[in-house]
Amino acid sequence: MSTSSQSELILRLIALNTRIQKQIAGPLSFHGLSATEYLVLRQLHAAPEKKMRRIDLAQQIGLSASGVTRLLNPMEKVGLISKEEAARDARVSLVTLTKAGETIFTEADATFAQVAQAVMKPLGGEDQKNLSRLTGELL
Amino acid sequence: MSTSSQSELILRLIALNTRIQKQIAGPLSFHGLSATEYLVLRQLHAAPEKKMRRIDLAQQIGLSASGVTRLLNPMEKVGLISKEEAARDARVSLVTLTKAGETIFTEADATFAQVAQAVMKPLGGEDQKNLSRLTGELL
DNA sequence: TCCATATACTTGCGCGATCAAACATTAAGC
DNA sequence: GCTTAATGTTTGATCGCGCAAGTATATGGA
Repeated sequence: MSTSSQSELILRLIALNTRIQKQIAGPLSFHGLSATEYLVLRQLHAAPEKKMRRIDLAQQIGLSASGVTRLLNPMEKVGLISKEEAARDARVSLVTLTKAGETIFTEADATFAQVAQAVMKPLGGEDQKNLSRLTGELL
Repeated sequence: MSTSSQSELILRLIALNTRIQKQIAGPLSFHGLSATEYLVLRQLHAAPEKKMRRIDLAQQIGLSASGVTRLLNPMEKVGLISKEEAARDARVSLVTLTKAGETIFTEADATFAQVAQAVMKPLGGEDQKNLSRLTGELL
């Protein structure tokens, strides 16, 4: 495959991402969430004890440490998450999903799934599986 | 295919994009360009007469009109592009690729192609073609 | 034990992008 | 030919995020 096609492929992925972000932002905002905030809730929801170190959170959602600090501050104020100290290491401050956060996440996740379905609608089941495999290999 | 898999697929595309952006930013910065600026040069290069209206540029690269204004200002100062009036409509200001911009683009494009190749390396030729088709259908 | 280095997090500053509003010009309906 | 609406662009305020530097704690040798 020619290298120019590889460039075009990357450009398509970028374009696709822009489109996805725009499709998702609106619906999520009905729950008072940005896309990034949704990602935080999702990670916490999936974490053992719904508890994570900020730095791991940052790594998982592709944000810098300071980005996480600033993102979480308002979320804590609103009560979606709460801070907690780590017994074993006083440097780390754990983030936990509150009951309220859990509720909001469940609602937002349904919305997210709807949008995901709409976006993927042009592809049949087999194609979706393939896309899943291909993107998986690139990560 | 279950709706949760569709959500995960979207999440993968987002993650993939994040990774791509990070891979690309460094190399492009050697040419003094951000990823978005590269996209501008690319669009102009591909345009008939290397000339575009700002609003079309915005649409093509997924930016707001004001985003384009602020992005282009420094690029014009540096001489990559230049402003031009439209004869037919005094509202529009056309953007054209300068000779210098053309040169920088050519260099940056080679860099971009290298990165694209590196990113796509995990996939064989056939898989790249498939990915190209699938993303195409989603746009 | 103490010091050097590494790790987790926060803060100041700056950049890139958005939205809403302002402004200029063009187009359409009557 | 006016008036009203639509279009293209710029500007002000603001937000999200990164980087570099600062603080606090932990760890691994000499």
